[in-house]
Amino acid sequence: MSSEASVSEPRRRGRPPRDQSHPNAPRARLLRTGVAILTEKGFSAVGVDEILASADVPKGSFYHYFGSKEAFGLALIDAYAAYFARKLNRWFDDAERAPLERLRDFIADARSGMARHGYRRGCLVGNLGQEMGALPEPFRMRLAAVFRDWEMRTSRCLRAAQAAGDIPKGIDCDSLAHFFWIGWEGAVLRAKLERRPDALDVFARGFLAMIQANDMGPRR
Amino acid sequence: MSSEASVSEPRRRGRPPRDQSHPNAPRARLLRTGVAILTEKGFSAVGVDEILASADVPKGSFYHYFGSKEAFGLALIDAYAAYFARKLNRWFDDAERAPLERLRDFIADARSGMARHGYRRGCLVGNLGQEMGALPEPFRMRLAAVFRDWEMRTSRCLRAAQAAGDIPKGIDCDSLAHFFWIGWEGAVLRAKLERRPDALDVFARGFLAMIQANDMGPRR
DNA sequence: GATTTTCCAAGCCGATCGGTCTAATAAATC
DNA sequence: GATTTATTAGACCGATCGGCTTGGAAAATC
Repeated sequence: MSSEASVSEPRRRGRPPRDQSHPNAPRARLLRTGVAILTEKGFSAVGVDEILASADVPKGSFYHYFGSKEAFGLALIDAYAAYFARKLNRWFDDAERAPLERLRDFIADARSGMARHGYRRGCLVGNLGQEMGALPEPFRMRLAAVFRDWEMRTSRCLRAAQAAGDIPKGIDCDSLAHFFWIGWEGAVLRAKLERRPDALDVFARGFLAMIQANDMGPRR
Repeated sequence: MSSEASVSEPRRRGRPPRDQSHPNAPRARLLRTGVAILTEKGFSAVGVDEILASADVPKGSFYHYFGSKEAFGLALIDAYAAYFARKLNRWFDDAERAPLERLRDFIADARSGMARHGYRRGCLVGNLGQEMGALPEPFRMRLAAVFRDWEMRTSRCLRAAQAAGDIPKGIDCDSLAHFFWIGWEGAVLRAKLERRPDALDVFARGFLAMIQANDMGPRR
């Protein structure tokens, strides 16, 4: 019925939309500084004005690009999920490394990322998840979906390790990936609280020892 | 120099302080409802007025008992830590049960506690820890100290299990208790996000399998 | 140059924030 | 009853909250 948006419109009339992929465009800048601030302080504790001041963007622009603070938060989740998916791909798809080494590489990268910010920034998804009781309901499904996505990618990596013989056959890699992300988020939370990497190291070491336990037990 | 407070003052002049141990006293009621609300929504997202309305206490009383919202938050942490320490004692000191069973009992109790509130309430300490970036600095040390206390109590229980032969000798129970609380808080966070107990179950099962792995591995 | 649309800029709104203040009331001693 | 202290009660304050509004500048088409 209504005129469908064709793949390539013949032309638009007025001023064309700014290329928002440019990293210095206001929208992209808002998302970047938004992630930086919210990974540190969460959603409820941060006012729109603080983000505006930090990104040096006037209020009019904010409500031009995002309909509300809630809409902005949802866009932040998407941006963070996309950023993190690229990061996971980079490590988990590195054919040069043994599968289990890829997991170690990711862990080391995440650890140094937290160190770089003085252990003040955590994980956006974990942060917002903890705040869920005070957040608009649409956040819940998106956050849960992001975790599922990360676990899927991790499970693939673990299955590759299993195929390589680095993880005992009987283990269910989906459950193991689930276990990893449950605990890893706890470790990130704790590292942020203590401003120290200890929790990351303790969990990572325990997890890796766990999946190789059968190799470390008494040999037959 | 100054008149020291003797063990038993001869008498006070005016109206004596109300017995605040009475569970219906305003101060106790504020702490109770404060824990209930903050375990669900956190600190920053909750206004003093909301707590006042829910506890049915006027603002004057609040600022009579607590100097500020921050002071109230610190008192909440102490109250919650005391409540939780009693809970841990109840389970971990139950001489009727095998040490490892005591840990299982605690886990089951915590799980049913979350279920009772529809998985809407998490752990106050974990919640505030995640918010730390937006919280007054004094919160940090208290929260970290609470975790250390819980881990100490847990480690004692694990050592008892080790003495009973239910955990392999070589394992360091302090590290293991640390690992447990890092991951358990992650599981609580996740269960709250998903409003399901799955994360609690996955982590608990994984953890328990982990400490008994050597018994499950190939026998010599 | 007129028109159309995008984007920038900021003043302003009502609501809510944490916190203060004053007055009244209650419960004890003197 | 006078005094002293504890507690209740809520109006009120300036600041900040998320969000709306209006106006104009910029960039394209016609």
